[in-house]
Parts: sequence; structure tokens; C-alpha cells
Amino acid sequence: MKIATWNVNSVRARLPRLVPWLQERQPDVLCIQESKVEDDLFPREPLEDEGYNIEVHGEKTYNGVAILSRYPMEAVAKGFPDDPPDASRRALSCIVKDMMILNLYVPNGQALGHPKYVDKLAWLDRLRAYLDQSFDPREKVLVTGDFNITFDDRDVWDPEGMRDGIHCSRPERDKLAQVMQFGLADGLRHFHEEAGIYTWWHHRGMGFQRGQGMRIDHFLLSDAALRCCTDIVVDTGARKGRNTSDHAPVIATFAE
DNA sequence: ATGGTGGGTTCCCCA
Repeated sequence: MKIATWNVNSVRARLPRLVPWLQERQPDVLCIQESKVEDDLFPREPLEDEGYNIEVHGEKTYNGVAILSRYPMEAVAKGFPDDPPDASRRALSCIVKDMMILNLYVPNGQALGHPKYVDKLAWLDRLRAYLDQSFDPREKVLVTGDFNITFDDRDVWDPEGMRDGIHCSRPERDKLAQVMQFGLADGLRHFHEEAGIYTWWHHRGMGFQRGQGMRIDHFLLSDAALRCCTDIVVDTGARKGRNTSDHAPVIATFAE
């Protein structure tokens, strides 16, 4: 089974890249972030035509998550249990086969000290509480999406310049570590230790062409999920050329 | 120190 995550930066704008990518890579499940569309305007038909069931939790203009799955999705849950009705749409979970999947779009945070940064840290506390409340670390649990946080210097093209920058600061990394302590491992690092594996590059200033990126899209796996995972790779090919997202997809493969 | 690009739907916000 192949499970992928991709911040598409608008699912409607990305359709001309997304549909051929699905045909080429044939993931069984795709977790989408930044769909940027209300649920009743989500482009269901061209994706259903590729053989996917679709669950959405979106909003106008900003944020939004969705899951495409060739297998039935059960126990679908939208947002956090304590979300107010107007909360930004950032979390969507379901069970596929025996895997609990949680798809996240973690707040960006903008800059250290910004009110959005404070919100980001608080949101990560609520994520940990949600895991404690609704997930079982002894089961196969897969938490994926755009975390907007790097783990360490290997994930950053300019670690010195970014030392206290957004996505790299100590408080963000500490909050991510707190989430991991639920019983989750950084899946990609189980297979690939080298520095310079990135999932995001700025659209500005030829970031991708210059190799100026960060690894901020992750697969966090419980022990049981990690045991049946055989590899996790970034599909940098999807970041090449025109009309791309600023993120590349990440693909995890599991033994059946 | 600043700006550069891209998406949405704004007369600017967000990443």
C-alpha cells in the first residue's frame, strides 16, 4: 500500500499536475493540504474518475485538508473535538484497512513572536491532546501532512541563517518532540539519514533550482506502522517545471 | 536590508 502526502497549494489550481501525478504514481491514499476550497466546490469528479473515494474538510481561500483513498475510509473525523465552528480547517482523520490516518496542516506561524506563532505552539498542544484522546499508539497510526517544522539542521539548507527562524526554532521543535512522545517516529529518517532531503522550496528566488529548501512534510509512525513500512521518499520530480506547488509529495510504502 | 513568486479574490492576505 502506498500512502502519500502533498501540500498542493490549491487543489483547483493544481489539478493539471495532480491528475497526471496520480496516474503515474498510483498512490492508494493521498493526504492533501492547502486545498483552499469550500467543500461543495471541491473538484471531486476528476479525482473520483481516477478511482478515489474523497473526504474533505475545507474552507474558502485558506487552509483545507482532504484525503483521497482507493479503499473505503471509516471513522472519518474532521478537525479537533474541541474546535469551535469557525476554526480553520487543518485536520482530517480516517481509518483505511487497519491504519489510523491523521492528515494535518499545522499553522505556519509567520515569524517568532508573532501572534500566529503563539497560536501555532498552542495548536500543537491541542494536537497532542487529540492524539491522547482519540488514538492508540499500540495500533498502526500514521500522522502525516505539512508540519511547518524541521527536526534538525539536516532538514535546512541554511541552518545557521535559519537558527531562530520560523520552522526551525527551538520552541517549535520542542512542541513537535512532545507530539512524537505520544509514540511516533520520524518515518523518513528510519530509512534515510543524509542531510539535504527537502520537501519544500520557496517559489521566490528560484529556491528549488538553487537547492534552498527545508523538510517540513512528515510521516510520523507508531511502532506497528513503522514495522510494516518499507520506504519513504520525496518525489522531487513533482516540484520541477512550471505550475507546481511549493511542496513536493512524500510517498510511504507499506507491506500489505 | 530588501525582494523575489504564486494562489486566491482583494482592492491585500497568506505562504
